[in-house]
Order: sequence, then structure tokens, then C-alpha cells
Amino acid sequence: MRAANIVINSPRQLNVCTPERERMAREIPKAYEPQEIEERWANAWFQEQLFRAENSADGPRFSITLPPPNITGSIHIGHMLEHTQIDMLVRWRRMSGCRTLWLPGMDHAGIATQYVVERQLAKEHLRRQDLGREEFERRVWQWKAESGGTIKQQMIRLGASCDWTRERFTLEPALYRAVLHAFLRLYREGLIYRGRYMVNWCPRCQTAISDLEVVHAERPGKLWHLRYPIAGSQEHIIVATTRPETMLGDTAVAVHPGDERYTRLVGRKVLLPLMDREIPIIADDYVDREFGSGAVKITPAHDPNDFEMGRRHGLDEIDVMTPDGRMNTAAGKYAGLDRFEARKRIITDMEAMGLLERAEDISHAVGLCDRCKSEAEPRVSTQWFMRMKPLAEAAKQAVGEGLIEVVPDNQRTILLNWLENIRDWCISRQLWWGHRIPIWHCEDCKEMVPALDSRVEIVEGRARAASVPAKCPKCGGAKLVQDPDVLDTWFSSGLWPFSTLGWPDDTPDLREFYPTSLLISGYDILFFWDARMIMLGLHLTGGMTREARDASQRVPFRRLYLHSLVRTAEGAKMSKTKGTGVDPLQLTQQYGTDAMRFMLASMAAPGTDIVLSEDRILGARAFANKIWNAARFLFVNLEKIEAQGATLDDLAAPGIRARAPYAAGGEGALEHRWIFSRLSSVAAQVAAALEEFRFHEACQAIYHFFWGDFCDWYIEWVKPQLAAQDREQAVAAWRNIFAAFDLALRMLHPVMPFLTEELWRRLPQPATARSIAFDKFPEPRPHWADRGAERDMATLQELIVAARNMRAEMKLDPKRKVPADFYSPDTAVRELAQRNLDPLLRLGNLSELRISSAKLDPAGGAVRSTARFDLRIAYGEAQGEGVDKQAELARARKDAERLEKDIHSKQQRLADDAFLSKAPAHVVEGLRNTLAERQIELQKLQTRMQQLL
RNA sequence: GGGCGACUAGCUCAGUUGGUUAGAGCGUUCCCCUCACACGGGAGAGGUCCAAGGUUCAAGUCCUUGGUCGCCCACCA
Repeated sequence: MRAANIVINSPRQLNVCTPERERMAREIPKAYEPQEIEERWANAWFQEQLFRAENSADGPRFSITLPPPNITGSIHIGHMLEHTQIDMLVRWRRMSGCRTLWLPGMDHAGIATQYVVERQLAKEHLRRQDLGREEFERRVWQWKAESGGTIKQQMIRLGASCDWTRERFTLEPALYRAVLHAFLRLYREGLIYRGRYMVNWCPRCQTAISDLEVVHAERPGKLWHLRYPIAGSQEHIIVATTRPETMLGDTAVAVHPGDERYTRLVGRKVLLPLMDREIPIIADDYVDREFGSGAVKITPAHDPNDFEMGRRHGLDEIDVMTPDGRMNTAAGKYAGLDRFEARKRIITDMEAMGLLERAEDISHAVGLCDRCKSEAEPRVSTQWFMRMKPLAEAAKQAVGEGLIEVVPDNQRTILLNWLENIRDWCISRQLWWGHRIPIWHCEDCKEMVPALDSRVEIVEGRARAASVPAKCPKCGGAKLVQDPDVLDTWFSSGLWPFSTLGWPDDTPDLREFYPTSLLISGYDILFFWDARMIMLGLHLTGGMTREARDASQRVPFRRLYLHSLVRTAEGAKMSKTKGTGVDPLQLTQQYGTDAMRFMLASMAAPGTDIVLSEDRILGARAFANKIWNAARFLFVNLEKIEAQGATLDDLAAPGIRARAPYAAGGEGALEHRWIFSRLSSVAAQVAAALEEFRFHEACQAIYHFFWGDFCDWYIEWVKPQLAAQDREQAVAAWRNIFAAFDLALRMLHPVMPFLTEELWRRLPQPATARSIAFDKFPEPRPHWADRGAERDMATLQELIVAARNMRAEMKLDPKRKVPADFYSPDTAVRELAQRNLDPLLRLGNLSELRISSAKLDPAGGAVRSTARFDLRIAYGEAQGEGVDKQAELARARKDAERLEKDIHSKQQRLADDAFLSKAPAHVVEGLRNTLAERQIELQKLQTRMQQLL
């Protein structure tokens, strides 16, 4: 992104103000300066704990948990998008009378955090082993305090309206206990087991990682074709491999049972080069005859497929590597070499022995550790696993039955598909940062002894299992050692929606707020987190209250919205480690939080990723400024209402706003009825959009209403009324504009909380008013809907635009008002114009509007026509200002051409019997009406063109 | 190897169940420092909706095939 240093305050201060106006204006800055305002409200909201659930209305429950950010530093723009969306919904629900809980917290993020701290240590040339487990954990806790504090501050500053009195951390005692409880229960149920299997291993992190934590990257590589001598003969069999170093652990060569080339060799032995070990040639269906030579080397300890085949054929599993990715003593003379170094040496040695058939350049996918991007190593080791099939079954059913609504819908299919093909989850990690597995091993008989219960004790502020078994129940031995492993970080986050509410205890919060109403997360963690919460929530929360709960009461959330990701211009995911992350606070400083929020929300169409655009940020900032200045207009003019003898209380009295629009005589009622009609329908639009997570649509509706309808038309329209001599009229106008603005602010509040809070509090409010956050979100009012007003207003707007358009085309001096002639065959339209003469003249920049019931003489003037009226400005008015008949003619021709095309296609359709008989009546009728209008327009245009020629 | 998404104005993107002249922001052209706002106001220009077929009275929208780009999943050495 380009650097943009925008000067907030334009140096051009050329507006001439009266001293009085200047005094008033000085109290509210001319341009919106968000920094101070946002800082102030962010702190105030937090200090007052304004967003405690208890402060919200006692209506229907709306609860949502924050996807806990990892304490790996600070939050990035992706978080800001997520938090903006959540906050919009939360604020909207809160303003709609819901008892609203947004529960915040953070994730200890086991491997990720450990990696960050290890990198810090590396700068001091230390490894975690140098510190020891205790000291290392202390360091991580220190880091947690720092990072967690930063994140919390950022969230507060970005306006997240969370209930901070309920903040949670996955490694705090209460949640530690929930983890132990969950583990012990699943262990007792046989859903957690321990065993020696093939897992993904990160040699750098030196821990097992789950399938999901291995990311695949396409890399150039080589496929080496190696010759393995057949024992007791001069023959060779050729095998192909991308990983020659694993040949040291080969325990067989496999061919397809039906492969006639090798039938005679099956059962014979191969002399494994470099190791001088005889290994069998076996037959297995898994082998692809077409690939390479059709023979494959089998290394059960270092390849998942070979592992399976090894177990099928009872082959040895020879592990030739150390946990940190070097060759071990089983690797003979290569022991001690790094795995990649060993690869090179082995190729050199094989070549020297004439056993390298050829090397082929290929591109292939290599598995990388999601965290540190080292090449992951398939490895056999003893780990803890969770049996997923039964859990996934229940989840599939719940999602399939719609107990959880997934939005966008296509993500539902993806989720169901994943659940369908789920495999057991390796949940143990050889890390130091996390929840220790509550199992003790008897040193004498190797019995596994679980903790007696899930109680925790707190040592130095840190939790650990308290119910340590005293002796082995099997052999009575007292030498019990706790399993050194910790749990995958996603195990604890999988419990998040209920552990944070007090589970496994039957707490009031759990009863009140579980199941949560909604989860909003990025689709990138659908499998990691969302799916696991569903499975664990369904399984574990049953029977937690005295009443039995069915699945609809056990789901962790009733709706799941998967939001888009923020990407760089190149399409890559925003990532701090890649240097593509954007610091939201910096942008916030530059443009304002509300502007950033608005920009993000207005780009957040479901299902489409977002590419940050500076233009959009600038546009959002301009919008914030526009709102600010609309308010400024009201404030700067407030003295006028006092001059009318009215008081601010007239605007703020209870119930006043609800009675809008006010009428002061017939005159001027149209525009007021119109703006409230618009408000009503926009409020409905916004609510409908938010209900379905169409944040961009909500933003667009508000933007269009506020800037277009409210500022460009309504404010301009009513300006004179506000200063009217007629006190009654002035007060009515003030009440209306105040009420409309107030409603608009409330509609804007979910997306722009700071700006709206500031302005709302500056406006006169009832004495009991507390914060806009607890004011009502505008609801559509049937008695505000006024189609007549909307239609009339549209006609008047057309008239004004026509006048402006002609003036521009005639190049009239903007300072000079000119008279115009107006004709409509429709009495109602003429009366409408007559009633609204003042705004028509003012906004159309006309000196006079001569309304006629007789057709106009078009000669000697420019004419604009619609189907309902004609407007004419005499050429005489433009003397010396460039009467350009050719320009008008050219434009008219173009318009006529467009109309002709349109009319033609409509006529054709209306001549089509199939259309007439099959299309719904309203479509046909609508088409007829439109056609008639177009024909009138065209006719007028053609007449006009004749005259111009 | 499967699956998903995108392709609409110069740029970035909207366009919910097919229906009447396809919209927005930015940029651009012309005019305007009008007493809320130049982060502004007014008036314009600008699109064969990736391609080709198909369904339908009617397709940017539904179906098929193809193209380009992106993402996710996957044990073919």
C-alpha cells in the first residue's frame, strides 16, 4: 500500500464567517478529528464496564464468544475485520433490546506462543532446554502478560463492546480444570487412547503435530531411481524415491501382486545397498504398476503408506532419525548427519557404486510445519489420540438437521465433507506450554493412572492437576510420573463456548448463555476450531444441568458465520511473519477507527475475500467527516432555535422523537414525511442485512441514506425553515431534523461507535440518557412509510436536476438566477410544484418558475422533458454565456437513440404472445406503463430535435 | 487427483430467490472557495456483465463445456 500522509485539517480556511458564527463553530472542529474522541470513549466505556451483560436489557438472549486471539503478539487487520463484524451485530442486538453478552478472552496458543518465545530466546543465544521447563514456562507467562495486555488494549481502542468482567484465558485455572475434566471423561469413555503410530513430526519444534498443522507446498525436487541388487544374483530392481535418506530404514521392496514383470521375484530378497541388509520383496495392492518401475521401497518408520503396509506385512519399523531431524545410530555411517545432508551423501555414494539409475527433476508437494515452516517428518511415535468418528457422527447430524445454521451455505458442505472423512486426532504435543495430560505412568508396571478428578491447584498463579494418584492401582507401586506431554492447543479452544461460561459446573452464565447464539470465525479455522467445538460441545455438555438436554441445547452455537479473509494485493493471506500484515492501530491513527471499521464492513460481502484498498479507507474517512459536519451544521445553528424562543428541551423531551414528523401547517410537510419514510425503510433494510451478515449492504444503505437523502436533499431543503420567522414552523423543522439525525446516528452506531457516541452525547438528550449504545436501534414504523411523499419528492428532485442540468449545459454563471417555465398536463404535478416553489427555486438556482397548464413554446430556449413535465429556460438568459444548440442536439440525439432502442425491445416483447400469456400480469403491465412513458419522452425529444435543426 | 470461489465501468468491488434504462466508491471531464463539510457542492462521460452453446415468454443471475486467476482438501513413492 502506498504511504499516505493526509493532512487532517485543510490549510485552506477561506470561509468567511461572521464573528458570531466563528465563535460557535470554534467549539466544534471543522474537520472530524477522531483520535482524541476515540481514545476518550474507548477508555470511558472500559472504565465504566458499560458492556457488562447485566447492563443490557432483559430481552431475548444474544450471546457470542470472541474467537480468542493467540497471545503471539498483537492483533492484525484480520482480527479487526472479525471484531468489527462481531461488534456490529453485538451492538445492534444490544440496541434492539437483547440481553447481550460478548465474552472476550485469549488463547494460550501452545505451539505458536512457544515458538515466539523460543525465537526470543534464540536472540539471547538460548534454547528452552537451557532454561529448563519451569523457568521456560515462567518466561512464557511473562510474555503472556505483555502480549495479552497489548491485545486487550487494542481491542478496547478499536471499540469492541465486550464484557471485560468475564474475560477468560485458556490456561487460567478455571479453564484448566475444564480441560482436565474433558480429558478424563473422554479417556474413561475410551475416546482418548495412547499408542504408537505414524504421526507428523516437526524436527524444529520437536513435537508431534496434527494432520491439519501440516501445510503442503509445491517445491521443485528430484525423483531418484535407485538400483537395489537382488540377493544372490546379478539382477537389480529399480525403485524410485524423492527421499533417498529413508532407504536406510527400508525393510522391504513392494510390487503389485498382478505385475507379471515381478511375479518371479516376489518372495526373494534384495540386498539393501549401504546397509548390507537383506530385505524381502513383497506384493501389495497399494503399489501403482504404472508409476516409475512399478517397484517401491518400503520404509515403515518414515512414510505413512509404508507404515500401513508394514503393519499389514509384519515388517520391522526402523527409525533412522533423531527427533531433531538428524540421522541416528540405526543409520550406520550416516549417523549424526542432518537429514538433508545425508540425502546428498547417499546419492553421491549410490552413484559411486553405480546404483543410481537416473535422477529426474520433478515438482512435488512437501509437508511443512504450519508454525515454523520446517519440513515435517512422518515418524512413528507414542502419542495420545482422540477417536473422532463417533464425535463426528453426532456433529454431522446436528449440522445436517440445521441445529447449526452455517453461512455461507457452501461452507456447510465443506464442513460435512470433512466430518465424513475425519481421522483420529493426535492431541499430544511434546511442548512445555500448555495443559499437562492428567495421566501418570507407573514406573514399575507401566500402568497408566489418570488423575482422580479434575481439580486443579494453583502454584505461583499457575494451575496444575491437583488430584495426583498416590500409588499405582495395579501393582501398588508409588513411583508415578506424570506424562510429560501437553495437549494440542485446539483441545482447550474446542471447549471455549462452554468452558468460558463455567462448565463443567452448572453455573448461571452457562444456563443463561449456552448455547451461544452465534460464532463468527474465519473459514481458515473451520476444521481446526469450529468443527471441534461442535463435536466437543455436543458430546460434553449433555447432562450438565439437571434437565436432560437434547442436541439443540448442546450445540455450542446456533449459527456459524464464516467471514472472509483480508488478503494482500497479491492474494496472499495477511501474515505478520511474511511481513504482509498491516497494523490496524497505525491505520486507525491515520484514518480513525470508525473509518476503518466502516471500510472493512462495507467490503465484507459474505464469501468473498477482501483486498485492502486505500481508496476505500479514504472514502470511509470522508464519510465520517460528512457525518461530523452534518452534526456541525446542527450545533452551529442551535443558537438560532434559541433565538426562536424555543429551548433545547423542546428537542430532548421524552417522547418527542417518537412523535416525528412534526407538521407546522401544510407547508413543508412533504420533505419531512419523506425523510421519515426513507428512514423507516432504510432501518428495515439495515436490520435485514445484519440479520443475514450482509454487512456491506447495511453500510451501503446507511451511506446512501445519510449522504444522499439526508445531507444532499433534506438538509438543503429545510435550511430556510430552520431560520423561519414563524416560530411554530421553525421549531417543528428543528424537531424533525433533530429526530431524523438522531435516528440516523443510532442506525450508524453499530458500525461507527465512537463518532456516533460523541455526537449523540452532544445532542440534547433526555436526562436519563446514558449512552447511544443503549438507545434503541431504529425500527421501521408503518405510519412513517409514505409512498406518496416518496413519489412526489422524486418528481421535485427530477425537476431540480433538470434545471441544474440545463444551466450546466448552457454554461450559465452559477451566481445568476434565471427564470424558467414549467408545464405539466397533470394538475397534481403543477400543484405540487406550486406548493414547493421555494425549494425548487433555491435548489434549482432559479429566480422564478412560471407554472403553466398550456404547452410551452419551445422556440428560443433550452428544454428538458420527462414523461410528466417540461422545463424550459430561455436562451435570452444565457446571452454571452454560450448558447450551444449543437451540444443540446448531440445530447438529445444520444438520448433519443437510447430511447428508441429501449422502446423497440419493449414493443417486441409486448407483441410476443408467449410473453403475454406466460409472464405474470404485473410484469406485463409494468412494461406497458414504462413503454408509454418512454414513448412520450421520445416524442418530446423528437419534436425538440426538429426545432434545433 | 478432488472440491470451492472469482472473472461486471480505467481501478476496487456490489448486484438475495431469473422480470421493466446493470449500481457504488475511487479515478476522470466541466463548473463552483454558496454562511455544515474542498475529506465539499453541482452537472457529465464511461459497461457487447470472460467465451461458446443451452433452458426460458424473459439470463449479469439457471444448466453444460472451455479459458484465465486464486484458495482449500488429498498417503501415489
